[in-house]
Amino acid sequence: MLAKAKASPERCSVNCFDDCSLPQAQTVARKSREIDEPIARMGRLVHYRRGAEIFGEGQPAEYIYRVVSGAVRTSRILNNSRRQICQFYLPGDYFGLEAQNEQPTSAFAVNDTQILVTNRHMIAKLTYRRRDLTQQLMEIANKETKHLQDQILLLTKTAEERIAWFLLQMSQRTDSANLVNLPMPRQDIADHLGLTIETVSRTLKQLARTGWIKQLSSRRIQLVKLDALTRLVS
Amino acid sequence: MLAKAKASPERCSVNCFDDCSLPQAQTVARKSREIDEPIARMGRLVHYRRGAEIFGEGQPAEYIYRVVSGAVRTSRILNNSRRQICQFYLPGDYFGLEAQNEQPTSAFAVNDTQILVTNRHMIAKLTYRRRDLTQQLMEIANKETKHLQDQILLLTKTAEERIAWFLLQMSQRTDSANLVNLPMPRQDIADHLGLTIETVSRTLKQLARTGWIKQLSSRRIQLVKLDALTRLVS
DNA sequence: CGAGTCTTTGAGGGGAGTCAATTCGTGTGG
DNA sequence: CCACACGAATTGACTCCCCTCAAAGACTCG
Repeated sequence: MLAKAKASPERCSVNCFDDCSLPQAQTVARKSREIDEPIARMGRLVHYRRGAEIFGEGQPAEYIYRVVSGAVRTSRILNNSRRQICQFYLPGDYFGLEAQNEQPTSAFAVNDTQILVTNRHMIAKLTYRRRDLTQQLMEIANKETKHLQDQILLLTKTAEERIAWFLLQMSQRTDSANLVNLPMPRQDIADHLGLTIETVSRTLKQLARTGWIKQLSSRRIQLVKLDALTRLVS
Repeated sequence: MLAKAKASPERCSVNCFDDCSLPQAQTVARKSREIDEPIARMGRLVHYRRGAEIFGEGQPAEYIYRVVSGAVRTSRILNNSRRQICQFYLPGDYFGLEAQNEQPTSAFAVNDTQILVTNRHMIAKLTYRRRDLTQQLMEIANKETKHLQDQILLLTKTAEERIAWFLLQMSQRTDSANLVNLPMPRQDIADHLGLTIETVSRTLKQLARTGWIKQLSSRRIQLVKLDALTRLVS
């Protein structure tokens, strides 16, 4: 099942960072503070409705993006109508940097999402004056590469290990310690981990049965035994 | 089964490009001729024995490498002693660029291999004088990223599709049209595609039975129906 | 020729996919 | 406020693809 590509990005020129008060936005942003300031000043805040397309596979890569609130998924479609979700981006995360000329993936808003959109030309101009920015942009790109390699390792593992890895990943990125809030539906998780929604569901139940997690609701999961989960993925 | 990390790189300071007469070396090199010349002049030709370690995971990334003859595999080890082969590099290919500070993978010589090794500082100096080099190095890195994404898509497919994809990939990279020469053993192929050697063997036989390929020997495979194979991976 | 490695082939089992039915959750309208 | 609708999520039964374990061939090199 593919998400509907209802392209209805509603643009607002006012910089309304009010709902960017999520903890993860602050922590992730903190790591790359140096480039935040200049890029943020140049960017424009755009609002995307749930399911809206931010950019499509093959489109020219004119902008770089930063999630302010909400969540974004990048994906690629296979011939057999299967979908691979490459990555989820949470508040504070940059995306769209890995592209040189045209986007290798499509990007959609998982929920109603606010995104800081900055023209690449502006970035390029800035890097001429400040050479250190190039280095930092490269680092973000390399972080992406590292993640891709981790994901490759992941896809050779069992369903239980994939789910555990995903939960730990999400918990680390939102630094709410033991409580994971999943902004995306099961289908998105399945397409990210190379599983089916049924297997995702069953595996979560299995982990809950062993007492390592607690399913507060379908989208809210408490990590009870972090050490056991960590040992599983190690 | 892990390959023995018999680190015995024998260095020769003479630039002996004699056995670099393979067709693929020339074609791949042609694509990036502009950076070949300067880098080649700065580099040093090093010989590695079959199975020798070129660099290890976590080691500082001081050099960039280019295969002159032979073949190289980069790999990562999982806790459960499983091995993921990230990529094979054939004559003309660059590797070791994606690393910023430390190598995310290990690199081994599949066969007796000659590699052009160039210090990163030298490259860095060069990029100061010629800005276009940065762009070209970025492009090589982005090509790596693209390949990683393709590999992720691959790992959600069936064994037959993975094998077909691998054969097509190898045939394209060696531009010997229909004849694929596999420099690596089955175990390496299996670890690259996330399969077992038995499944690799069985799937190859299956493809031969349908008449899409012909197994001239275990390492030499003729692609009979390119269109059918292409349709399989599409 | 024999030792070792690589590759093939076979039999059996398990983990995840497929198909189908039910339950849960949310929003809408009477 | 309840009834209903619709999608999301869960649960169950069954199937199949690939892995595991085991043994036999094929190839290389001393």
